[in-house]
Amino acid sequence: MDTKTEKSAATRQRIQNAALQLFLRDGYRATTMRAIAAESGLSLGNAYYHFASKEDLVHGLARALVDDQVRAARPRLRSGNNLQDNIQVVLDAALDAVAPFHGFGPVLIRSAISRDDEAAAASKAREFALWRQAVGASLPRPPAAIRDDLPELLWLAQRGLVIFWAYDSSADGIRSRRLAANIASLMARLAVLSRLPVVRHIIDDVIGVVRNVERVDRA
Amino acid sequence: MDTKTEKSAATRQRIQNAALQLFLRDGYRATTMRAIAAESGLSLGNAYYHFASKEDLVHGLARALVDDQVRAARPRLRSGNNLQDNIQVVLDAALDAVAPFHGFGPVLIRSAISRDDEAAAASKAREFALWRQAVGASLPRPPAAIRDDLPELLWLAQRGLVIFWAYDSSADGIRSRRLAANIASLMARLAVLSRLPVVRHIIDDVIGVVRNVERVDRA
DNA sequence: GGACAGACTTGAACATGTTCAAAACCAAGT
DNA sequence: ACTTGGTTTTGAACATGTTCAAGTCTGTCC
Repeated sequence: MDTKTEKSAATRQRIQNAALQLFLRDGYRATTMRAIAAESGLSLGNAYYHFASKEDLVHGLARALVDDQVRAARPRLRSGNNLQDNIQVVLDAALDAVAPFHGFGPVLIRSAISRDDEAAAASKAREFALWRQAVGASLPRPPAAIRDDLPELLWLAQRGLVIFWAYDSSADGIRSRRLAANIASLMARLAVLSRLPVVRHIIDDVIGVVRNVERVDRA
Repeated sequence: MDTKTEKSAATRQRIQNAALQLFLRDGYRATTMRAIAAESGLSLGNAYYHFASKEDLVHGLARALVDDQVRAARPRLRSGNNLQDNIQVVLDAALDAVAPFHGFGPVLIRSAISRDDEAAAASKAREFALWRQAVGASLPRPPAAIRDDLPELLWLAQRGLVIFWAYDSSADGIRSRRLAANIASLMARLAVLSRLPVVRHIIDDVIGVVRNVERVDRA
């Protein structure tokens, strides 16, 4: 069922391409496995030989989206932006990657959230690395005290943003864009102010929350 | 399909009871509509006469949960607690209400989030009222500047908590309890510190985010 | 070349959510 | 009692996700 073997993994691609095309045109629910099989010119059972389920097809897409995001965001992080700009870059890349799939947003979300296999862990690791780079490339550098926690925090914020996007029915997801800008501004301000004890305490609370949330994936 | 008619709405109850029992015993997916029909001693088609779909059965349960939460929390808000305690009371009531349903948490969540009919709006209104009362009954009173926004903020935090709970696999949801305590502490501290301009700016950002999120339900 | 083992593919069967036309039921009016 | 109009109930049919036993293809070993 995996790509461990030879070029019959081209079949996987054919199926996935057909699925993508139909998902985009008709949405997730309206697309039947039989339609996918027909579109790709293969048999129904064959699709199930290569993909465990209809949802599994979506997982594949979701994984590709993370790659898109990383590919789009990374080159724009080099120039020594400030933190807010860098956050904006990464969040925008996430929304760009996900934009064509608004038709079946909720399904995509469920796929991203509720999965706990190795593939999902790998995707998450790549996203974490991206956030670490975004923080590390920022000038002026965020305060040391918060620098290590920031990627975690931002990753969580991104997840919240994508959930929001999935249920955002505004034209072109304009509200999600605005939310992304808000988040970037908020996070940058929080980072700067984390030197103040009062703010620091709040941040500690938030970090505590984040660590709690993080632990979900391990349990 | 609604309760607008006479006692044949007892049938609705029979179906819903059977569904609840089976959902609790076997989980959402493993419970088939035929099993529900059999358990309630009625026919399959009858279930579909009273409920539009299998998910619709869950919506009914979700609505009842909100009632449970309100019923449990309200009496404990009278005594002039401080804000943190009141927040904790409401969040704990939410977790208590939802606790027996951990088996099909994600389904419950999807039901709560992605619905946009009148019934869902009514449930949300009742939750809002509860949060308004929690804020209003707190001594010392939260700063006026934030008092109006706090219920909105807390409602959002609760939604986040419940999402977390749905995917929290720790024993007895102990992590969700801890998260609730963290949230209560965080929110109370935020309220107190909202007088400081620096904190106030951060809060404004967050409120902006919340208003954005809110607008989902209207669009 | 032929037999073998394994991956790949297929079509039919199965399970379950959903729909529908018809039957049963029920209250009201005559 | 009979008709009538509406609601409720039923069982069969349908659509679609999923599984399976059996074919087919492909490369390897003798």
